[in-house]
Amino acid sequence: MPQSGPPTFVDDYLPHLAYDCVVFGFSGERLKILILEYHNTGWFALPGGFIGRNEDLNEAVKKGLEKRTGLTDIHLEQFHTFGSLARYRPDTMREILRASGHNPQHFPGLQDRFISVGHYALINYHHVTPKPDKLSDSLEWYPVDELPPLLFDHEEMVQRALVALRKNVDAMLVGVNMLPERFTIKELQRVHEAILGEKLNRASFQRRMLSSGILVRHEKRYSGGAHKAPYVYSFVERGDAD
Amino acid sequence: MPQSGPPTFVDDYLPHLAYDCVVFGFSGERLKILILEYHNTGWFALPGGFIGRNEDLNEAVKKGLEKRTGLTDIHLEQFHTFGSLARYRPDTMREILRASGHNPQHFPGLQDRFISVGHYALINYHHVTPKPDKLSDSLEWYPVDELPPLLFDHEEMVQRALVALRKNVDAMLVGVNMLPERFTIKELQRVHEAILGEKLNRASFQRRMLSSGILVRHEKRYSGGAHKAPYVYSFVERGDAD
DNA sequence: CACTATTGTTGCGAAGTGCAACAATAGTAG
DNA sequence: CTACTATTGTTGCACTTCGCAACAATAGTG
Repeated sequence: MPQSGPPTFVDDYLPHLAYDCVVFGFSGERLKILILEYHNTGWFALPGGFIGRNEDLNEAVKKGLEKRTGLTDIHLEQFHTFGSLARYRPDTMREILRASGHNPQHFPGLQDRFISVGHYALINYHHVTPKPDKLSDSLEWYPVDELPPLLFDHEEMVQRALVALRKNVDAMLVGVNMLPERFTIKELQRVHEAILGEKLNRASFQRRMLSSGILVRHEKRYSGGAHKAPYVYSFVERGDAD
Repeated sequence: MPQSGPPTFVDDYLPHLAYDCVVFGFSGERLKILILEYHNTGWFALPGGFIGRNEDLNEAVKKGLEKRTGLTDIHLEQFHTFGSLARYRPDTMREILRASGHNPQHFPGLQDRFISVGHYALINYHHVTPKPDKLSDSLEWYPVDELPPLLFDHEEMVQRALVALRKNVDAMLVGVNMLPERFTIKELQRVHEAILGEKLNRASFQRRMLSSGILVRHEKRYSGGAHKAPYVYSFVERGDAD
């Protein structure tokens, strides 16, 4: 007989199924990722969560991210589903619960094997106030090339997310979610370079962006520097073209 | 109390989780997909299956496909995980079971909501003997542009699989799994055209393939036609280069 | 041996890219 | 106001790739 009591994981969520998120932000200098640290363990992992029994997968991920970042309308993309048995680390999960002052036995289902749907998100680094959840101490930005060791297969997740993002970098308007409304070509180039991990040619990038038709040129921006002022641009939107 | 009896779905498989496969083959003329038809229903769907409680996701999909096609070493690729609540069609599932002479009540868990990991596979059309499973009448090839109406969200799956395949067409050696060991450039071009759904320029395609370094030229093939005989090629492999 | 169909190859213009250079500022120091 | 510097907008040039068209090289056939 099931025990009656407060709702448990098993009551609310689909068993064996989780999502994890690689949240990308651009600091103006570097590409960064949101990493959480579990209470009293020194263990780091990607933010993730579970899917409600009556919830779309998409919605679950979106909701989870909104809770953690305070942002709505996040650009989300699935990149891979991780289903290896080797991911299964019940001891680690129990230790995380214990370190937060919980009794693992009160969380049936949480120590089972999980299959996780990996997503990546692009967000505006400066608009976020990361909020840790109950199990975690902190949720903080780390440069993609200076990540702490991550639990489970989360390092592989980051690598795969990066590959997927790089593949899509020119298919999608990368800057839309990582830059302010108005930006200079140089700022856009910095974003592309941070994602691709390589320097791009200035003249070629400028030509490509200007001839792509995705940008609208606006007024100049006087930065106060002793040099020519760059134009600022925005991405074309409905009715914004031409 | 759980009833003791023969092992059920719930005992053996992860609940709420499935995979579906878009199996591509090239007939020499057209790109085709394996579609199964359920007993006595006139309903068509993609072949799919479930993941054992102690089985890698990858392994499960591979094993399922091997059973159905008789092939081993199938090139498999994940393209999307479908997690919408709208996929949930318990009545349809019950009807499929009933039409096969089963009592739906004997299959607890099968009528629940499912999240499905979509894969596509490239296989050699001529090497396959499709084998239907217990629930299905037939497993047959259909041209991608002449599919019957499919159950659930399987038509969306096909479309997404096609998009994913097209994206990868030149990143991966598409012909490896869809052509015999040795083939002509023309045959390779036909495969690419079938996948992309458009004619390609003969001279350009030839140049691109020859300069790509992925092909090894072998002897000529005398087809008996009144014209110049084409060379046959194979893909470069370890120790096969140069 | 002429004739036809198909394949291998090449020439040419169009388009895109990296690299280098030039032109046009915007501020600063004198 | 002028010289000077740093940065941005733009252009010229070589190189590559691609579509298109044409030519060269067969392999059969009548």
